[in-house]
Amino acid sequence: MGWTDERVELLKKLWMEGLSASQIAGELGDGVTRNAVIGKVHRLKLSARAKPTNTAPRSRPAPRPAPRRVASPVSSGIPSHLSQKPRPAQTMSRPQVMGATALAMTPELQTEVYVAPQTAELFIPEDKRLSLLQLNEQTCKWPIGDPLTKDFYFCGGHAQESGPYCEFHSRKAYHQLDKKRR
DNA sequence: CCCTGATTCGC
DNA sequence: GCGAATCAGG
Repeated sequence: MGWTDERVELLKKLWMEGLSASQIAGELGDGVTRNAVIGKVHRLKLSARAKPTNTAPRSRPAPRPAPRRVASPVSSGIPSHLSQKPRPAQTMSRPQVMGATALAMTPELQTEVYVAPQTAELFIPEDKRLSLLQLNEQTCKWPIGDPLTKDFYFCGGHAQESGPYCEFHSRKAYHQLDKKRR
């Protein structure tokens, strides 16, 4: 669907109200992506939507090495397990709250049987712990304990396809790297 | 990882 | 004009 006057007006309204591009895309629905919204916003010259003071000098982006895209229709010899995940077109679930994120705790957890999530997830039963030699492609290689003592072992959980760690430790490692990067 | 807006350029 | 891909940042 194209940009009808109606849709453009709704776009303007929501944009000026401060909604994010993806939120607006969700409101417009019908296959509209956040990129489409942002692109339209720029063409409408609506970019600046709240600048009380001063004009932040848009930093010129570094010279771009011509991205170039458009995949050739010819079959790429890429193995299926390396190809991209097919995204369900326009299934944008956006349950996140942006302003204030309130922690919704269930009553049960609040009252009695509450166990700290971290402790619970980090604990690995003895019979699941692995020594170095027990590791293989499918075992989480997250080290635990002091390598110099014998209570050193590896997580041993089921490793993800995307990395050497289980889901829990993979996320942990990535978050750390992301923050230290740049 | 999730997300945000900004930009470029083939279409 | 459109918007995917990309960049840059939170």
